[in-house]
Amino acid sequence: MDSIIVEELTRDQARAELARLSDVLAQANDAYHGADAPEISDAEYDRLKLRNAAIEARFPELKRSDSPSDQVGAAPSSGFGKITHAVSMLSLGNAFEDEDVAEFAQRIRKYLGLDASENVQFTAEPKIDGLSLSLRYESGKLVHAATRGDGSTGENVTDNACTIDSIPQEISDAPDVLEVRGEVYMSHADFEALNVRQTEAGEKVFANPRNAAAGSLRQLDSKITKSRPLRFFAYAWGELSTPLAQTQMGAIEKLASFGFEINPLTKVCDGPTSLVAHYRTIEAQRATLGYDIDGVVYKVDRLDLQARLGFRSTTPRWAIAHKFPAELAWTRLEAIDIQVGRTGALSPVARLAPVTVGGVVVSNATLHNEDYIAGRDSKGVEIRGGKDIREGDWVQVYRAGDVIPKIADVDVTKRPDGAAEYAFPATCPECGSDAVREEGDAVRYCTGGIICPAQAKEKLKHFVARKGFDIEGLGAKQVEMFYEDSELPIREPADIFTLARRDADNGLTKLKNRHGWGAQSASKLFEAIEEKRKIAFGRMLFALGIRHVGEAAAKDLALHFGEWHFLKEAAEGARAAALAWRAADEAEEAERIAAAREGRRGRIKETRDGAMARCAVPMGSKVAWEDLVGIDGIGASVAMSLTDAFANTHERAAIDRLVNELEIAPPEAPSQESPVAGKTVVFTGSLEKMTRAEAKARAESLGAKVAGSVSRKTDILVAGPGAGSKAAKAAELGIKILDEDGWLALIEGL
DNA sequence: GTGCCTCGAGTTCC
DNA sequence: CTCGAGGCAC
Repeated sequence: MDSIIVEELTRDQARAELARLSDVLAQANDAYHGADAPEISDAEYDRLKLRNAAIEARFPELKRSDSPSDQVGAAPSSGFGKITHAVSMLSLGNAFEDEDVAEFAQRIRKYLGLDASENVQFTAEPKIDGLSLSLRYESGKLVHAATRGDGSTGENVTDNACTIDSIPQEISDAPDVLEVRGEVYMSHADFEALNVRQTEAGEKVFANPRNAAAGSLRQLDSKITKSRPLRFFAYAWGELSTPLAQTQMGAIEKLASFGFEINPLTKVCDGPTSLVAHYRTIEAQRATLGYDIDGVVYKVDRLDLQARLGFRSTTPRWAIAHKFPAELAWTRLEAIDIQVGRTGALSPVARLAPVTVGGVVVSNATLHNEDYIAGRDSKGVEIRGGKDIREGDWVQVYRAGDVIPKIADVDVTKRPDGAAEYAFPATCPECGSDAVREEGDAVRYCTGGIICPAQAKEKLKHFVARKGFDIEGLGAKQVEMFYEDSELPIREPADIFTLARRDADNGLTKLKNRHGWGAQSASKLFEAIEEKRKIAFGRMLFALGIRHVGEAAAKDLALHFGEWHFLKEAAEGARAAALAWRAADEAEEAERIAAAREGRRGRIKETRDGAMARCAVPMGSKVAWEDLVGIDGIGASVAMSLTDAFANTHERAAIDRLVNELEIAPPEAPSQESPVAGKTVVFTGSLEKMTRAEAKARAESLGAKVAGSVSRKTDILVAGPGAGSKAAKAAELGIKILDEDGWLALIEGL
């Protein structure tokens, strides 16, 4: 019966299948916990569990009281395996106006150092509104297909991709390694027909072709995917053993010769004017194309120029997406709610009468902050013509970047009588503490700290999130539940690691007797927690959720200090210097304001030095502060935040309690073999063969220290084109200077 | 001081 | 995904 797809099960079959799955899964659970029943693989377990959930979704009335879906802590991770892309799948920068296109072309000319007489050609093609897919062929055979995922790792959907007609499973005369990238989509006609079939079968209908395509490609049962009419346009590539061509257009034509469908509206243009002209042509045909597009993509045609232009952190410099104007819809704003984030930031959210915009029903929209509601942007410039937003207003909604709902306009003529200007709360709606907004800040923050339940809960959610401790079975929902719990509460991170101990005081009975929990789910959670008791330094620091200490800063700090107690000592030691710095900063700010008021030029430098001096900072503290802000990527505000965290009695105590429970693993010791191990390296100018982030990560993995500025301690300066004062200073100090190729040759041992 | 570029934080919907 | 702001180069 396992072979019958869920959509084809009869009622009786479904009932029997649910009984069988409940049995098999219960046995699997026992096996997992050491009983002597036969074991099944994790993947199989997840598959069965998903099948169970799918049947329950189709026949809710047949759901069993002992349903495996209700077992907490044993949730399936995902039915698909992960695939790491050999070459990451990046997103594109956006252009909205014609002048953005001209700027894009101009930027490229400038970067390449071209003069007016030299021409750059581009390709222009419709941007298909579907999902991107990467197909890997080895010796002409399709070996796997992966979704974009987060850009570096996607899901393995090979079986499903094989069901798509326009994806060849074998290619003759292909390079040994060929990764083809393109868009999976569904045509309007196929989408309509599918929804008719869905309605007839009593299944849910899809909101738009994109969702239908996404839902179909991510079916665990490829038989379902096969029944869905998906199509594929090829437009790019990843890893290649031999180049496809010398131009973008040539490469696309080559893909067509391999048997892929390419978009017929792809065209070579010789500059921004003809790009925009082709954009208008495509826009005019939009309604009759038969599939959804959301803009036009422009790429530099010559591949050697693409290589020279390279990448910024997340986007290529040589391509841009020219988006069509966003769809707009009018609806009524029912209320303005305030949410409190983990940093205490108060964010207003608009509750809307549900409205369809861009094929999706929207009922919330972000309102950013106080000024945005009042009709001003961050620089105090009027937006929406200076119209403020009030509860009860008719508002025009759009989805920024086709995702985030925002408010474009307000119809003041329809404003209800007596609607008052929105009064942003001056106290936290969750805990009642004062909510303050610092001069120059856009955001108002709750001052309750960990006293505020909203902040505490959000901090805990951040702590257990995927990039933090990532404890299986302890997600946002469970955190909410445990926070409110009176018997076994989790109110701070350390509580997670004392949970089993606290339950043990009662013979491990508290958790397993709770509704929705059993002996198995309880012990599974305890095991998952134990697994994370040993944790990487950087991950742990990030999980703490200290303001301004994100993933990158946490990693930098962990690498610099290596051990927790060194970081702790620096953060504590730097306190006096940090306070002096803050005092100086405030004095400077006050002086600037006073100077502006009196219409004179402030003697800022002097005020600042005076304030620093008055604080009489001990030498040791100055050294600790310099140690912190001397780290590449760590500035005064991150350092300030760190010393704040360690100086706050409550926070400090909570951190200590947590550290006592953990085994913090130092960052991986960088290899000592490499020619740059232990050397301090500085990158300057623009890098052409790698992004700064890549260069830095690579150097660090080889044991080098990457600094931001040249000093006597610098060993090597890597200078790209456009290097300025740093190169001069390095030369002056007699420091070894390499160009990018020289550096690569050094680290690759050539 | 100005102008990139990245990172951090917050957000929605499936 | 977008915005704001931190960090850094010029």
